[in-house]
Amino acid sequence: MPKITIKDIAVESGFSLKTVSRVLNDEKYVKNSTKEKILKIIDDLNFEPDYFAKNLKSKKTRTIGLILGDIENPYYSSLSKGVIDYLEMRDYTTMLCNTNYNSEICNRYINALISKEIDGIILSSLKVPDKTIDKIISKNIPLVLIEVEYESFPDLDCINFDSYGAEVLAAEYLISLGHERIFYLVGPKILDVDVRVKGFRDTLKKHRIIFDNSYFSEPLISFEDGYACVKKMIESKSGFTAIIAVNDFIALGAMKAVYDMGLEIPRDISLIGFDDIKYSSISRVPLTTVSEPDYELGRLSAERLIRKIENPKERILPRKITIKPALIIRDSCKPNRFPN
Amino acid sequence: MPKITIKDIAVESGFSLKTVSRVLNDEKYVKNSTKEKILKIIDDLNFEPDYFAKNLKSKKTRTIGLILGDIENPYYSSLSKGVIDYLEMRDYTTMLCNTNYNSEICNRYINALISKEIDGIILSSLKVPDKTIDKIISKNIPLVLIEVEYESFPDLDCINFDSYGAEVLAAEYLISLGHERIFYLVGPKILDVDVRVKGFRDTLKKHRIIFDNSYFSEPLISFEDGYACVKKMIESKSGFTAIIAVNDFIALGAMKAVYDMGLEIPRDISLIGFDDIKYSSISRVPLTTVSEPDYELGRLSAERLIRKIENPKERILPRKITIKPALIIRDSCKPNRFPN
DNA sequence: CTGAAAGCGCTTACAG
DNA sequence: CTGAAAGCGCTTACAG
Repeated sequence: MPKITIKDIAVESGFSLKTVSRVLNDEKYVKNSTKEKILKIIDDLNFEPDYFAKNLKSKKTRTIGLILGDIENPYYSSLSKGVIDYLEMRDYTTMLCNTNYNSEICNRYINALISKEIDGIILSSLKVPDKTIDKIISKNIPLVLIEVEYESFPDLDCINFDSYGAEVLAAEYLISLGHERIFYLVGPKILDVDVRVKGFRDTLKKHRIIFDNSYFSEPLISFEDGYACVKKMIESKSGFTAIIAVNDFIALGAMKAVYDMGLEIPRDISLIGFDDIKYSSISRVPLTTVSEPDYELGRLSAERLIRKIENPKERILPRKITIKPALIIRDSCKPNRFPN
Repeated sequence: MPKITIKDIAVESGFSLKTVSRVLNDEKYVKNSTKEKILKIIDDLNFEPDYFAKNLKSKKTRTIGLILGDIENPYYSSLSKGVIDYLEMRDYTTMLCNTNYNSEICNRYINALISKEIDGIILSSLKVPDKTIDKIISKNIPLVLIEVEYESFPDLDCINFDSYGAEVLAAEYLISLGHERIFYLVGPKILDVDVRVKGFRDTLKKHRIIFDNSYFSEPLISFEDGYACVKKMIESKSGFTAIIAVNDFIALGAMKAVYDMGLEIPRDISLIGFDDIKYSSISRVPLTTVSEPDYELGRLSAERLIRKIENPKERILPRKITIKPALIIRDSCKPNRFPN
């Protein structure tokens, strides 16, 4: 069965290709009666326009790419939902690209997206080489960043979160409870994790707390990583009295390790996360953490992207929206029993 | 700057369009020296083939669609990861379609996918109208189902999980602990939730336990739904001694409600989930549940789909793979204090 | 190993 | 309001 094309519709209806095309694209200047007639034939013949032929000229795919670190992390799944829900409403479809924090995969995805000529890209918290960003810009593809900044491109649209301030909040809280030996669970380098680490370090310094590299873990990605790392930490009797995790996903893995080792939170060790994912409120010990509005972050960035796509001429101010953190105090921290 | 096309490459190299095309597609029968020469020019001119023109004839997009209920549910995010990881390895990209369990959205996605001429579809646990399946089949689009069956299409490829057996396991366990008044937290209708409910009902019947519609909740979707439903249940002093939730996501919301109402698990109420998501092992009370290998389910279905796509002639047996459930006993259930 | 021609199924100017 | 022609940037089938 050969494919039905607009030519068939044209022949059947007695109108020209162009008129059929007009009806298809809901353009003006078509007499109502001819419109109806053509619509009926389209329906009868079950015709559907060919995606590729259509885009060969007009180049609008109504799909956008969302690039993120790890969909298994609830922070990202909630953020994705924020993006997808909004785009769905606007009749766009989204291509979700899961990089596993691997910059090579990330690059491959960006190239794939570009070659599929998607209408825009949302890049969530990943630090890719300047060259890659350059490519996106030079192709004139609308781009919105979430929670990353690029020094070389200060004008990029960005929905930001004050991660620095968040970690200051977390560290100050722990220090106010008398903790000085605080272990920091670091995230992968491709994340802009440096500003978080800096918030932590600066706060320790401010309080004249001496620290060294042993206060920082290797880069961790998953729940399981958090688990393994903290288990080792406990086994080595390091003497830390508190832990800050770069995100709740890892914090929850850490919490599991503490319990599996026969210890308790916060009795033996205090723990603070980052994100406030759902599961932190119903974890073994409700987790004290810094809340980040993941769903809204996603939604905001989607709104912004669509606005850029649909009004290419409107000069949207490259205003960075920065969302403020809030410390959610639950039960995973307590005063240090043995202050120095 | 006008777009660079293969014509430019042809002119520059002195070869024909076809030869350039051959190099691009890595076809045989190109002299090595000409290949190198053309490759160099492609590189120099920074040429990239146009996605739409390319597919206008050959119709291979190397992208597949994954349709699921709710990416926020960890079961689905883990499953997605299984799919995406495998496809990424095989150099396919995946389009994730989040339906929020809405069959209209689901239908719209399927149409969008078809019109984008994706290479295949994975449909995860959603029951859509026969007409929709018909459309996919008639377009000859490779399809793999996860955890749904369609009576009208017994020959569809399907990676299945024995949900019926799983709920029998759960119900038997609770009954063996002396529970008879067991509340069942039902999922959305678009899921093939009937077989789970049936496993539960049949087991009650087998033990001659009398039950009625009050044993079943309204269809629930999210963590928050589970929370609200169980809160109401407790407030109404219904007298249930145990709860089975259609998935862990909802079970965890239920758990939160129990604690927020000042009760405890399993002291006041026993709870069983379904899926064994990560967070169930580190929840307020470690959750007893039925494990389902979400990541593997995703991976298996992706493997199967690619096999169908790349060997369209090979008659893959429409063998349903059925994965067996296992009860994971943790701490959320205890013997009923007041057996009838 | 290489190429000239036709075609994929639409849309874009342009003309009326 | 409507249409004929050219073109988008590739690939296919055929010929040599």
